[in-house]
Amino acid sequence: MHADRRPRSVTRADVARYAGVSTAVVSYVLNDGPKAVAPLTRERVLDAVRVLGYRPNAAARALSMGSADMFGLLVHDNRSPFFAELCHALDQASADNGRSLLIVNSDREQVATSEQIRDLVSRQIGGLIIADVLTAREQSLVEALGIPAVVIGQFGETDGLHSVGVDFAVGARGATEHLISHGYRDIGFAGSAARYDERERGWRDALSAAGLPLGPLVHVPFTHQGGYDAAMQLMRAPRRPRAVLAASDQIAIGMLAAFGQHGLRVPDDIAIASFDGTVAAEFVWPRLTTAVQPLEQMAHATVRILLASGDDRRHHEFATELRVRESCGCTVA
Amino acid sequence: MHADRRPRSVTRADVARYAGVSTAVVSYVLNDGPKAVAPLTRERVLDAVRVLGYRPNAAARALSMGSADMFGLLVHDNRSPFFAELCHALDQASADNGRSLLIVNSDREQVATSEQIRDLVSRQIGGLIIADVLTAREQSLVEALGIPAVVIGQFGETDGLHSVGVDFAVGARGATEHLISHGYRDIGFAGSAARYDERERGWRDALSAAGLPLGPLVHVPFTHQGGYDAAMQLMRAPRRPRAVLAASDQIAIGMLAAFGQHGLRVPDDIAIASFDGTVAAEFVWPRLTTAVQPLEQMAHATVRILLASGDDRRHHEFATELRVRESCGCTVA
DNA sequence: CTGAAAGCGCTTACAG
DNA sequence: CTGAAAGCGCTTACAG
Repeated sequence: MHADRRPRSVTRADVARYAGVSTAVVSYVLNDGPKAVAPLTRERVLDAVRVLGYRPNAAARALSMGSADMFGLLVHDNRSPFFAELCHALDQASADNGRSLLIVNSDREQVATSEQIRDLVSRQIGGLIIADVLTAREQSLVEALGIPAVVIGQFGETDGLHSVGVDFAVGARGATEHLISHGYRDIGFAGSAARYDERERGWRDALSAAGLPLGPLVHVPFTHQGGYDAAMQLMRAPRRPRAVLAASDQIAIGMLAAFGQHGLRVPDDIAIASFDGTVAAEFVWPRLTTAVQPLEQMAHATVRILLASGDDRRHHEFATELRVRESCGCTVA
Repeated sequence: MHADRRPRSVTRADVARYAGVSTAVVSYVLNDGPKAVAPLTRERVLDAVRVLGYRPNAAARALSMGSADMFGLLVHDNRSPFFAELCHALDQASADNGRSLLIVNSDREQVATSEQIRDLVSRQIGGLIIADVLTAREQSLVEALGIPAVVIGQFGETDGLHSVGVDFAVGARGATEHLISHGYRDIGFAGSAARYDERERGWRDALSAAGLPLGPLVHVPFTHQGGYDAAMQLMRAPRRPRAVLAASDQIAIGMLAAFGQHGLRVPDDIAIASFDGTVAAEFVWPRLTTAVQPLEQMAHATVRILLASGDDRRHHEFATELRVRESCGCTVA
């Protein structure tokens, strides 16, 4: 029955024989170079490829070229909605350029991220995409490996590496200003404890520019549970803010769950604005007003950088766009 | 500055030279075979590997062995929460076995899925994981390619291929019975229009076993928007059901948004139970009562099958576990 | 227990 | 414009 599975596949030699040319010529036409090929010869080769159903062996190609047509993607956790959408956008952008994505989650215990990076490199990836925060050691490892790399979705510049991201401070400031425009005077912030979160800065800037006092500040992980905990802290606080800026949709959604559970109405009792613009933000009630990150553009920029691997530019910054819905208190058609 | 990027990496020949052995011996110790190596020689080799920081070139290995240490994962859309969690579990399970995951989304226009499968195979993947519904043509392509493959997360058996999944009918029936136990008599179903959805059958079975009439049935895509639309249809129907079984958490969450927007209270006006057990189901309000799929176990089974690639067993079925929360009307601590 | 050598399927200088 | 041949870095039968 299953006698001869995995039929020996057709190789470039088969194609050459069928077309009556050398194997080199087959390469020349398939790669459009480095040598020119006579139009008729070219046709013969293409025909042979079609007839035989030939597909180049990517491993052989990678060995020969010293680089595979794959990008490695290091992400902390592909399940969190924003990163899931980012992975999707990167997959599309990579595929548009004939590359595949080798995705690795770095949220494992027992396995050092630097080991994962080395592993990716040993697989001859043509570029590394980092959707994660690296330690200084890990970052210098990447630099030492000399592989094209770009950090995506993190804060500002990552010296030594290319980076693609959004202007967090401006985006957060805009969202906060929108909350202020609703007349809220007491506006809190729920975000990560990262030493330096530009969203937090944007929130601060907006408040001080408006002459408002800083609302309550709570630091939690970037998860649904984090958002839930943040809401609990805000509800227990002596003075509950009238509005909150959440550093991510996921945090906002966790907050929504906690507020709902405790009978607090959004936006009537407490308004929310958030960051990211994930799909889930649209399918909660009230729907989230959120600063949307232009994922497609960011993904394409990332791939472009990897393919060019020039050394000129470093940080590629995009603007967020505030998507106004009901959680802030607006009424939307 | 960046004079000599991408330093020529150390090869097996360097290790052999340093250890004073042949390159074959280096392979023997690194692969634990196929030949035995004297303990002392072995130590010398391991030492050389350590000192030189040697990593085998995966492309060379793949070319030589005819198979790379990678699995291909074909998923319809890695963003949808259930599949995002599935990808994560598969990544972990693969990594536990030294494999990487090449993830490909099949939801692209302009690109045929069969092309994506061929591409994956040309990259010498050691196995194909299919988290998607294939057409008959695509399926026979996979069989013809003779590559170990397993279909995960779909309905029942996929003849000709290994498959791993959950008992959808029993899970849906259990969830429906739970709704019935709340005293609801009019119970609808929101699921996909797939010719044959065993969840729909489970729902039917539970109702007829209880002597209840079939509640309203609505067919929508497996998305948040689909759930939203389903809820709209149910609300517009002449007779609104007292409860609904949603075929996925995502559908349930979309419904929750629609009900919230239209002032319907869950579970007081309409109760909900769903399917999957994703994290998001826990961070909505009310929290979703849902039939949980054992993702970790399913992922490990999948990888085990791929590694064994035996021809004996076909469909590997797991049981769901009903997670009771508030959306059905229960009161939870 | 160890090694010399062929082979995996590509790419690309080098000749013609 | 085309081809013969070396080389990429592994694995593994085959000798010893």
